[in-house]
Amino acid sequence: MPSRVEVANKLSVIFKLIAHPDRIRIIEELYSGERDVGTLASRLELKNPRVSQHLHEMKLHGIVSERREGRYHHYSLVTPSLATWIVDATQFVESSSLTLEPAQIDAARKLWMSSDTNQDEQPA
Amino acid sequence: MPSRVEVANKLSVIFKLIAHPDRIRIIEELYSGERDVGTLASRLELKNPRVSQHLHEMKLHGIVSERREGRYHHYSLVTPSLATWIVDATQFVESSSLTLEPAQIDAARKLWMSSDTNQDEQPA
DNA sequence: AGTATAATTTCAAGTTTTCGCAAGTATGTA
DNA sequence: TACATACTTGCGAAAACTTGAAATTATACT
Repeated sequence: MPSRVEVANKLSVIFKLIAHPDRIRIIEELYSGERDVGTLASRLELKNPRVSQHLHEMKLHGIVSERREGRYHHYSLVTPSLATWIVDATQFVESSSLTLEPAQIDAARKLWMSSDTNQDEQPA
Repeated sequence: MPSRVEVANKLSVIFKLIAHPDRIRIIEELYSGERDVGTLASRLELKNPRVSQHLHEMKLHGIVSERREGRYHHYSLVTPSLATWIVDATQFVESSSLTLEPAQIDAARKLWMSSDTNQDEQPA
């Protein structure tokens, strides 16, 4: 039986991991399917090493998995529903005074979950 | 129309805010209903100033609200569903190698959402 | 072997968070 | 007024996180 303190500690690790704009975008991008480092970097307009470092962290915590193919390292979400769960947080952004207009919330949700990006596979 | 970068930035603020064991426990405690600072501090075995500081942060971001009654400051969750949403993250802890035994996950979920604590009001 | 591409690793400076304690404010009570 | 209770604020040191650039590893191609 884990204590509440223990559970809170484990949860805080996950939250800390997700609490970074780059990592949130990487996760949302991976919701569309497997991606290699270079593709992620160019799509998110980030430097290659940055993306690699983030992926390393996330892999350590079991959030993403890696599949190597030649010199390409393909990453994907271990639990795709993580992406939708993250977007669910917009409702709490709304309730906080973070200047996201109510009308924008819907747009924000659709932004990632819609199919306006090239998807090679859609998680169930 | 907010850009993905903007949305990711706003989300990361919320995640950063929640990414602290004390604050997670405070939020879960408040799920049972309104609490004053001293009660929270003694139940969570934390010093008064710490709890007060955390609540201040959370209030700034619209996560909790304050109701003063004499010298008592009662805090409550602006959006109670935040507490359940946080506990939902246990599924991602499970998928990660954070040494939470599979069998313990259920216990963890029940831990906070069960009625083994004195609740003066149960949010809908 | 030599070169190019894809990705990872290292490292140090800079920034942000966390933490505990002391001091301060506000309200109630004698 | 004096004193106690409830809570908040300020502050500085320690810890953690972020960031970019340079160096390194691994694979592919000629």
